[in-house]
Amino acid sequence: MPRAGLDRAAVVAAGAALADEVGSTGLTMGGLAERLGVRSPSLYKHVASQDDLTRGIAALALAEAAAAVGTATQGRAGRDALAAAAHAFRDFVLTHPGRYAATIGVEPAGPNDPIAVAGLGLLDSFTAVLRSYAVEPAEVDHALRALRSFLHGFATLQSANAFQWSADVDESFEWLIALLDRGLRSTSSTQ
Amino acid sequence: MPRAGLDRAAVVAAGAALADEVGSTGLTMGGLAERLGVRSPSLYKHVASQDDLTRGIAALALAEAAAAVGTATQGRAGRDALAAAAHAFRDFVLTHPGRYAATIGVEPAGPNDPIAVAGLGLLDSFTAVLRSYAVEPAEVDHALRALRSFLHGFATLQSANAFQWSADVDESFEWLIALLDRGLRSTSSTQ
DNA sequence: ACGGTTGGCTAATGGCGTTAGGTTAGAGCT
DNA sequence: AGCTCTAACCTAACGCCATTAGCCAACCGT
Repeated sequence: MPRAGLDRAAVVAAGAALADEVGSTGLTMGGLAERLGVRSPSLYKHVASQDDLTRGIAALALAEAAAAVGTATQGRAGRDALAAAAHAFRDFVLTHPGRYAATIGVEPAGPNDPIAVAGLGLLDSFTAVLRSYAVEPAEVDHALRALRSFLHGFATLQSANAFQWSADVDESFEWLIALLDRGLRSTSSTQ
Repeated sequence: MPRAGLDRAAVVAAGAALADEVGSTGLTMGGLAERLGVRSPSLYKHVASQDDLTRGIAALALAEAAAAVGTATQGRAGRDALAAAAHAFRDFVLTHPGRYAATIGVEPAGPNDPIAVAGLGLLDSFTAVLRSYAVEPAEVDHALRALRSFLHGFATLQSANAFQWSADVDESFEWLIALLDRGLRSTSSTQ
């Protein structure tokens, strides 16, 4: 009988793909094993536990999101960069909902945890967007959190079908980007 | 042997309280039964399934959030109302994380589903905030979604400890409110 | 007092994550 | 080519969880 020849990266990648299909809560060790042509206990040679698998998926998703946002904003500045980043992030969440869902609720175990470094990478991608706005250094952290909250909130809610009412969702997203752009352009103007 | 004397409301309320303690994913029928001094199969006399329990918790949480936001904004207008609503919402999510987590991922089964009506109630509370801003009627839906995205995103991320870096989180929240206030005050000013 | 409803129970099923322990494929060396 | 040893895979089994079936006792109205 030939071997499947798996390693941790392959298992995590397949888990991420499966999570995107069946949802992060629907991801099961048995289902993933079947998908890989293997019995579920075999997965434990590559992954310590289901939680460990989820952490791997989360790190992968954060790195992918950071890359998507990073490349989307290259060569752009100001509102262009903001819009590109916002769209890249939302598209990533909508096309990879299971992956992204794995990132919420995981806590990095330390500064060297792949989750922590991938998270910082995503942060860097957003920081690059802010660089072309004249945000006070003392306010960069606040702006970063605002940006992250906006995008995370919108993408998550849309992905969960929480916007079921009349208006066009894409239009709302553009409106939200305009709101952010206005707000970032005039920081520290209100007490 | 005396009876526990439960009903659906008591089970749902206890489930919400337990979810706040152990997290929405840590909520188990066995754990809830033990908490109520009952065996797990007994819960099925009051609740159809764990999913049904979660839906009940979600409806409760949405109604409570709507009430919290609604009462916080009474007698206030403009930025005062916005800040009060934002704080009330975030406080609710932070003090009742399990409850609130139950609301994401549930889809109302129809227009009469308690989840749907509670969701509309929360929406109404936010709409009241917007009333004191001069938002174009055509843009109210967009503003509503932006507000909801902001608050959901920030509260969820803070609740998940996603803001671990230096700056003070409360300060960031104030900054975010200021950003929203500015943005809402000057709608349709940018193309 | 009594009869039905209703809320609790025990027992059992099936699916899940996970562990223990055995077996063999296949890489690497001689 | 043959030998060896690592590690990738397996089966068997445990415990936890949600859920169902079916029984019994407590309360409510008459």
